[in-house]
Amino acid sequence: MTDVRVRFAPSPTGFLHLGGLRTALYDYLFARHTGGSFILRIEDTDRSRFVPGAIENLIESLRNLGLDFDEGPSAGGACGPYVQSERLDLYHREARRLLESGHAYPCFCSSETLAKMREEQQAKGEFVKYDRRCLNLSPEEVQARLERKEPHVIRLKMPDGRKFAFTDLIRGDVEMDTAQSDDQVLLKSDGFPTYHLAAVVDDHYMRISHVIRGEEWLSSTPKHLWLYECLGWPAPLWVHLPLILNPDRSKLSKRVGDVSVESYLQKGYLKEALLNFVALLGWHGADDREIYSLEELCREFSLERVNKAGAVFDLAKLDWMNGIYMRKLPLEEIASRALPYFHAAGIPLPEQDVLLKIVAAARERCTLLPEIASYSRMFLAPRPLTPEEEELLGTPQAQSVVHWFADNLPTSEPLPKEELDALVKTGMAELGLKGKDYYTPLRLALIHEPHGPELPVIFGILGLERAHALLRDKFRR
RNA sequence: GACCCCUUCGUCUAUCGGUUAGGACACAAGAUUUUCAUUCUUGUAAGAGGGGUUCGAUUCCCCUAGGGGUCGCCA
Repeated sequence: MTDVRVRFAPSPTGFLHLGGLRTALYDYLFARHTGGSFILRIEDTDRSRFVPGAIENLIESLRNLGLDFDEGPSAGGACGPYVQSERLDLYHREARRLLESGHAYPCFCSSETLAKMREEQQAKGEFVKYDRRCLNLSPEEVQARLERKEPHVIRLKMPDGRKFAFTDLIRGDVEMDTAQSDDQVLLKSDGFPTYHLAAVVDDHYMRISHVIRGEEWLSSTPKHLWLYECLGWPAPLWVHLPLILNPDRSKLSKRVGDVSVESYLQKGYLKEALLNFVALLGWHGADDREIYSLEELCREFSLERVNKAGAVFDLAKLDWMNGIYMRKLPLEEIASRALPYFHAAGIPLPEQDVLLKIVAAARERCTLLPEIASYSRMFLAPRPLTPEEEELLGTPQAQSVVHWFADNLPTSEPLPKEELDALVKTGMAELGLKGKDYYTPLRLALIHEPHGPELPVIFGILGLERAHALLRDKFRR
């Protein structure tokens, strides 16, 4: 397989969403695995849905995730421009060719006319498709209306009674009858192409070898095949990916939950986890392995192992995987990525070495980045004790623990872990306490929380001076 | 409704005719841990149904059912 060229072709109608991410990721993995090229192309042919800033956003999201493309807007390349609104002349030229060869025709029907036609077809239980009334116009009338500059579109004339067969790399042989194919609009009345024309023209001129896209495109493939044929071009290889599904098994959409990649990142999911998890939604290696870095995915990925059936997006498993990466990534990395959440929560930052100790303790019990910040509160900005906790700390037993430590805890650093462990044991023996009775008062005194890390870790984070101050602060007799 | 695609534990999946149908998440129980968390062990749980083909079907074929996608001057 030589010269693999694949493209990710989002439309700038909003943020990158999970479905787009999965498609982009598979494009990227396939390109990297085969040594091919990954191209980004912006499909901004629908002016009404264009969202300002969306292109920049898409590019930034891909960059952030590490899915760098070889050609595209901002990256350049030999097949540019990579934004469809800048390629209008090309689409017009090809549309003209189609018109001249009789494979396309102008249609003057208004959207109202079309709506009415569809309604009638629907009522009669017919297959809803354009009835070709403008195809039967006399050449003179067409000419006259064109000269009058009547608004019109250009439609593709689908052949009658023809079967289109093609091989999808994932689904195998697929066959469809043209009776189901509408005379698709190629050029809209505003002069912009529709997806069908633009994608085929661009895929050809950008020398795309494999069209990797969502399964929702499967049923329009015959139109594209016919377009390639009319234009006299060889068709690319087809790869229709299974859909990502909502828990109710419908196509993942904005209606159910949040699907923008940006928002997952913002919630504190790690890109490594997101990428790893999304890769597994429709692909699986030959063994039981589930944790893969992007590099490892590039090495292992193959289209042959992509599934046919749609996959439900299971948030619980993403959470689990995120926890794995929270513990797996370098400590400094996790700490620095958690920083924004400290700022957002207004938690004061300690010295770097102390921060690292805190994060090391926190990452063991957190699944999302912001939890690191909230877990750190007990050290950096502890909450006030509740009346119940105050009461507990005031008991003679608890006070004996607090005083014993105030009396016996050394005041000068460093305090090696072994020494501290010994000290804790001695305290236990001298006070005749163990378990909860012994540890809860200490935790409450030092971090104002009944639960937290092991004692040596707590002392290590607080430092002996601060620990002493906190203990003294809890003297109640 | 028409056309197309799909169908293994609740979820993600392994299996490329012969397996006690494996793994992971979730769930449950237990162990470790001073607590919480981590970790570990164990358990519950699946081939949609019906026909074929075959010595033998989860695996190949057909039918049915169910789910999904598409049917726009949106992509």
